[in-house]
Amino acid sequence: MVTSPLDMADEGRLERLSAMLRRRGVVLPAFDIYGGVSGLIDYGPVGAAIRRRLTQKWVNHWLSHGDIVEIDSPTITPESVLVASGHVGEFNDLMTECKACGSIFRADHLVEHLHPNADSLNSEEIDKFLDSGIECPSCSEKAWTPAQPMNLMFSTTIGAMSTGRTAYMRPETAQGMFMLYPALYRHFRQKLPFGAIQTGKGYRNEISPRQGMIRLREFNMAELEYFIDPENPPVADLNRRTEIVSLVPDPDGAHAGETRMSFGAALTAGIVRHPTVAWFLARTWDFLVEVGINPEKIRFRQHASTEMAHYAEDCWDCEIHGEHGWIECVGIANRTCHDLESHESHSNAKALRAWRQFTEPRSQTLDRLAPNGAVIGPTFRGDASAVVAALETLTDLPDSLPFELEIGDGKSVTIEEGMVERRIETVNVSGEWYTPHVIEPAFGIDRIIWHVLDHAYEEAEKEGEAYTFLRLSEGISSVDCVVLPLFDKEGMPELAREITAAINSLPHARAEMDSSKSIGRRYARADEIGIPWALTVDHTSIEDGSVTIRRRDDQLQVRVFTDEILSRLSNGTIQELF
RNA sequence: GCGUUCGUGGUGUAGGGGUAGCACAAGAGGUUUCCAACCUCUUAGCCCGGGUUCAAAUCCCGGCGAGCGCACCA
Repeated sequence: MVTSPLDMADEGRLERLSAMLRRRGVVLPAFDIYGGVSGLIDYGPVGAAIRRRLTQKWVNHWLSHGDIVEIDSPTITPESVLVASGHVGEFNDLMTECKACGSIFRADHLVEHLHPNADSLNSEEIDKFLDSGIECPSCSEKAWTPAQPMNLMFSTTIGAMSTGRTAYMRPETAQGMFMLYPALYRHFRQKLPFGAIQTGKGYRNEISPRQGMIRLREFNMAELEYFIDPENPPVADLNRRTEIVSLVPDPDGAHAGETRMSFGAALTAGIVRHPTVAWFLARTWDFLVEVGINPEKIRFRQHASTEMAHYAEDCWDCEIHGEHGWIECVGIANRTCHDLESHESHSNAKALRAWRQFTEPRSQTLDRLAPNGAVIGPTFRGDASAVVAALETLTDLPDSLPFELEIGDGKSVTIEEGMVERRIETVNVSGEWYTPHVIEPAFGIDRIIWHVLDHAYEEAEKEGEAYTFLRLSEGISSVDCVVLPLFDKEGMPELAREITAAINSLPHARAEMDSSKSIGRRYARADEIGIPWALTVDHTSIEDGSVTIRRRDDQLQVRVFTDEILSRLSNGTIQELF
């Protein structure tokens, strides 16, 4: 196995980065004074600002498409929703423990060679297979505890104890968009494609959270559900996209093996199977690069059919490389019509569809047996409505009467002369109802923030001393500039306070002031948490109102009047000063 | 969940049955005309709960947390 440069870990860098994140209030263990809880983290004053700004960029990124809107739905979700979505079944894997060595396994995996569809077995059936002499993969003993469901969702109860409804903390935000599909369809005047985004918390009761902020029990998600007509999927022009990206296609498919090519080429070659999925891969790339992910450390990996989620037909992970190796940070799935169809059948909703207008109205000839209610009703009484329904769906019309008609539940009735009338009708059909397909890019915000921090963190040396930079992209840092009075006297702190207030009164700029200790130390503090601009107030500032502005990334300084800094902060042209 | 290593100020560490040190960081003051300078002072710590002991940060047990390996990860 060849070790790529990406795999060569810098000894201790992860520890130093984590220590800095704790010390500077970026990311810290949650509930620390009570011993902490595994899988839960706090964003401190610096981290929370970074998270909010990155999330806002994500929202703006998708809203700028014009056919995507933002929604917000509850985190507490009734059980029935998650039964329909498949999460209650899928998250209730039966687990069993080896009595000898204590190892835990998914029971269905242990017996899958004995049953074609082990996943569907109930706990008693699984126990029978387990008792038939299954060896423990780790210690080869054959003694198993009874299989028990282990749900990865946090459960709760809505309402008073005895009458409460079972509910779960949502494991994904996506269901909120599906619940609102009818409202979205109205909002967009019944025209597809359209999409809805939501950001917020998701919850998964992980068995073993690991790797800092990579596997959390409560995490920040950002998901887009993009509803399309499967027969007329939107096709974006990828020809202008020239960037070359790493792709790892399905290992069982025709294109197995890592390759590098443009998004357009990947679609043309059939590696990416769906044009809309290809477009979202490209837009995901755009977002990640915008917030400061190193493009060299991004790759797209196609799921093998064996690891596909229960709802997905084609699925790509966007993986980012960092201190923990390649980590899935975005999942882009073609969920097809699975969710909407399932919710339509589990609920009473009949509106989870879209209308597809034919370009030309189609003339359709219907050959049918029209029921005569006046005869069918009195004859079949309670079964009459089932008989009418069965006649409506009859495709192979009998050549003659009477005939036997299946009406469901194993029952059949005899249809005789006079009960029906054979009609050949011609109708104009101008369109049809269909269930939209859904393309879902799902972003793990915490994982992306981790990699933004990882890629931005640079350990340098300054006059023989260790010196660290956080080279965050503009608009991602906790504040945009720090205002530094050169000395904490002679009117400089007062002027610095005025400038700070003026910047903070701008709509999208943030500044803070730092007046303690030497100027070099204050620059270092700002560099360490990634503040891109430092404004220094000195004696000249008192005289003419100009300040020096220092650029974090090369420590260059120029003298500018405060008014110009304010206007350039507003229109994002600070870089042009250098 | 199992195994394993570990848990000392904000961060990093020393000590390992008898007064808990150091460095950096932070706060106050001084000095200083732009990149972690210096001086004085200050704040701040043995993860939690049991046990052994005259005495526990130290030894033992349990819990919680962190890293790693196995398992799990729709």
